[in-house]
Amino acid sequence: MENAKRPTSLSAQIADAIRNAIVDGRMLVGDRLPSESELAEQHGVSRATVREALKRLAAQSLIRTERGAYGGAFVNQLSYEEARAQQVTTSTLLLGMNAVSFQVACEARYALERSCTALAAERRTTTALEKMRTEIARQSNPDLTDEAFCASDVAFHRALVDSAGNEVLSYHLAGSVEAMQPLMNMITFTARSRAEIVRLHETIVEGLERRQSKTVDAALAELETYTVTLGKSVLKAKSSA
Amino acid sequence: MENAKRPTSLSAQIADAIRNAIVDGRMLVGDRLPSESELAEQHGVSRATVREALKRLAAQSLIRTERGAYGGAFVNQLSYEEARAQQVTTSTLLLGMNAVSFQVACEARYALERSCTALAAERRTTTALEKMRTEIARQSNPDLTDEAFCASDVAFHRALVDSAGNEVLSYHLAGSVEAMQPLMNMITFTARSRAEIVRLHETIVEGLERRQSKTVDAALAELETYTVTLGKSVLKAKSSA
DNA sequence: GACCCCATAACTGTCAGACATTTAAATGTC
DNA sequence: GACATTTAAATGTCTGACAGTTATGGGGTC
Repeated sequence: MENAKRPTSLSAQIADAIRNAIVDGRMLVGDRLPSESELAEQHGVSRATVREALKRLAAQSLIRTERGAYGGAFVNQLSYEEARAQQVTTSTLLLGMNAVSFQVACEARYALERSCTALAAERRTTTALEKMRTEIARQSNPDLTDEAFCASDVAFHRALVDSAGNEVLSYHLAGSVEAMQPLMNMITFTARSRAEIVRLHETIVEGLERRQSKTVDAALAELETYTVTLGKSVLKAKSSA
Repeated sequence: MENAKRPTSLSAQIADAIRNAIVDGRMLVGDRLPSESELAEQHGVSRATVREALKRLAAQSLIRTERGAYGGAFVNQLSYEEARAQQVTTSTLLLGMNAVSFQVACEARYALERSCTALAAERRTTTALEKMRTEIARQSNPDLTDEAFCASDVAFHRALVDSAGNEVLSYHLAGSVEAMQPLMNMITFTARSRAEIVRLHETIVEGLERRQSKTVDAALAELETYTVTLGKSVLKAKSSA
């Protein structure tokens, strides 16, 4: 009565049916789905249609398929890595396709990232600090391309959010930070701007080491302001060209 | 040279090829892909294989298909709604499948949500305040089921994050808040606990109205503590039963 | 009895060809 | 010019087939 309005394709309906079975626990991680032929018979459709449905679910990492005897489709254990990768894809597309202003995207990204400062200052490990210092060293190399600089920047911030010691938080934050990378890649980093960014990164690491969350928070705020300024100047240079 | 290790299925390869074309801008929003027959010929595979590839992309909302003459597959404009729905699905599964402790999930959720307090206090509209007060009124109805109470709770928090006036931030936060709903649904809300939650919601609205971000932030922190306590007691009751 | 080899069965992955259905545009009719 | 009809290009679905993969079990050998 509620979804009879427009007839979605059979493969979509079957995909939904299986998805629901997984989401509300009627099928558990590792469970094997019936074979394609059996599913076809159960739903009264051809094997080709069932396969299209299964491919939809595989695209969302809900199932994984194995070949051979006793193979088939299994409910997949969604790992943090897979989940993050998917979130990054979605968020990146969203930012790329919706004419989101650089400033709005930056505002969101840093507002989110600052949510980890208190926990990070409390729980940071020396390993995490080491990782961040390694990235800072890399960023100080003047031979680095802009892309490589951005990649190292992402790695630095990922280490920062990871140091909050909460996997779920890491998953969300890493996703939102990484999704910004294509936008950041559009910026040309001069020697001067790189130095400024490195300086703020150093402030962040020192703040963490001394467990001063306010220092870290302020540095991130400054980084936001600076990044937005950089973005604006790049935009201006582009429009004049 | 890097991905030739294990031969993924043809349909997955074709899906990747098309995905790449979309992601790095060789195809723009609204562009029409070649017909299934043409794609089959171009890639030297059967139409069935192409269709499986297209279903994978459709499952990620990257393309949309239209039937009839001049129909076909089109690069889809990913809307905030679609993106959020996908993020919720992914996050929900992640939380459901990985034995994440309620406490860790809560910590992440509230840490993230608190990132909107400063902006929300600054930009909140009277419309948003109205919306929140409507939900509070609903939550005060003792006849509400636990599920309905949770749903209203989500609506309240969504209005809160929306009041920050940043679409990208709303997308990320609404996603992380909504993904918690299945976990929250497991809690039985007594009349006493509902009253406490409503009280904190009222504090939040008042804080926003007076543009006191610290009040809002403190209320959210208190809400986190209280929710974790509730969750623990439910868990204890379950294990003793 | 222990060990290796191979056939078998049960799957998924792919293909080819067919038909049904949908839909916009071209065509015909008044 | 407005309306009805045809047509063509798509997607959606079905059927039947074959190839590739792999755990299992049976048969032969020592």
